[in-house]
Amino acid sequence: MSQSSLPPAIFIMGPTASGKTALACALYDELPCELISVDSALVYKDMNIGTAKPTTEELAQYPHHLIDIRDPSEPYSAADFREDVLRVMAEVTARGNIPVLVGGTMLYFKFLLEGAADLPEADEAIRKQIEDEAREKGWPAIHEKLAQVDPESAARLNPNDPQRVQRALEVYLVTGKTLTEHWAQQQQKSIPYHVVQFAICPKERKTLHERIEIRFEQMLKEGFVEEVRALYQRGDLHENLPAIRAVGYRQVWEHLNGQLSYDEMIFKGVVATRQLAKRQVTWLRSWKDLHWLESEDPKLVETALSILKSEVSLP
RNA sequence: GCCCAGAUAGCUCAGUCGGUAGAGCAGAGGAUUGAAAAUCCUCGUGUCGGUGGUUCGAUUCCGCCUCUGGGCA
Repeated sequence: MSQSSLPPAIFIMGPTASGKTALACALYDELPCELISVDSALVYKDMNIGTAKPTTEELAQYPHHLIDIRDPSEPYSAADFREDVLRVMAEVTARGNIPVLVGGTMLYFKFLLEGAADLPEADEAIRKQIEDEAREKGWPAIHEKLAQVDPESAARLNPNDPQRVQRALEVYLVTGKTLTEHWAQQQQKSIPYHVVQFAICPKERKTLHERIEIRFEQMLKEGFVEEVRALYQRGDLHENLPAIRAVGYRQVWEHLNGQLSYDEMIFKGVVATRQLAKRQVTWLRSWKDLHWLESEDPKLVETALSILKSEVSLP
């Protein structure tokens, strides 16, 4: 099967506040395409301002798939995303449209491109059991326990990395097989699309930092604190939920429960956003087959379109 | 105007009984397999406010100056 026989798909990746959505919407105006969000925070309903989700009006004009598909109390995972996005991409393609995937959750893009091992989903009971034990004996003790059943994973993981140590042990306890064994059985998958991948970012890091700070202030003016207060007052949400751990939400939450002053909240929120952007750029630096675009490029859309025309046949 | 306390990394500060200094935060780089906007790893030379003095040697002790707090007038 030659690559050119595959239907096209477009990825728009980049750090937060780099202008991904604007570019995606511009492409939507030019091409027979549909937009698909690749974002672990935009999946949540009632989290709009702090996630920089497009507004209701924008979404009416530029509909996005995979936005508002979970309640903040519900978990969503990279594996869930892979399943959802492949289904949606197939539907989009069947309608004769090009899927345009736009977002900053790089692990989701990676799962989509490379597939994932056949691992069990999160097991709340086992996680709680491991956490209780960790609280008592400390994470290094859990790491030692892991070393007895899965020495390879233990060697690879830092004893201070609770999330990964817990996951590795969880996989073993649920399946009786080590992570390493699961990985060995993993088949390299490739997605049935001819993908053109764009990364968009300001030329200077300083510019990105300025945009982040301005945007955070703007979110506060638009009522970000009130948005989080509504979640806080529901009573069924807590700070260990992925939704509440999202950048900005965590800091506002801590302000609402008295841990942070208003000014501390702003500072820490902006810092967390900068750090997120940095991690996103780290993914992109070693990413294969990327077309880099500069956020400031006045001919951004033309540049992207001309690259697209040279890579795939457009209607 | 007087008295007291400060002035050390981008920020907050520790320290040097005299031998040119180190934490936290920020920042930078990296990792990343069902929480990923998560989680973790690595990276610390800076006229030690300025200027004179004492000393083999001063960021450290002493004098003066500047600035910042606080107090007294």
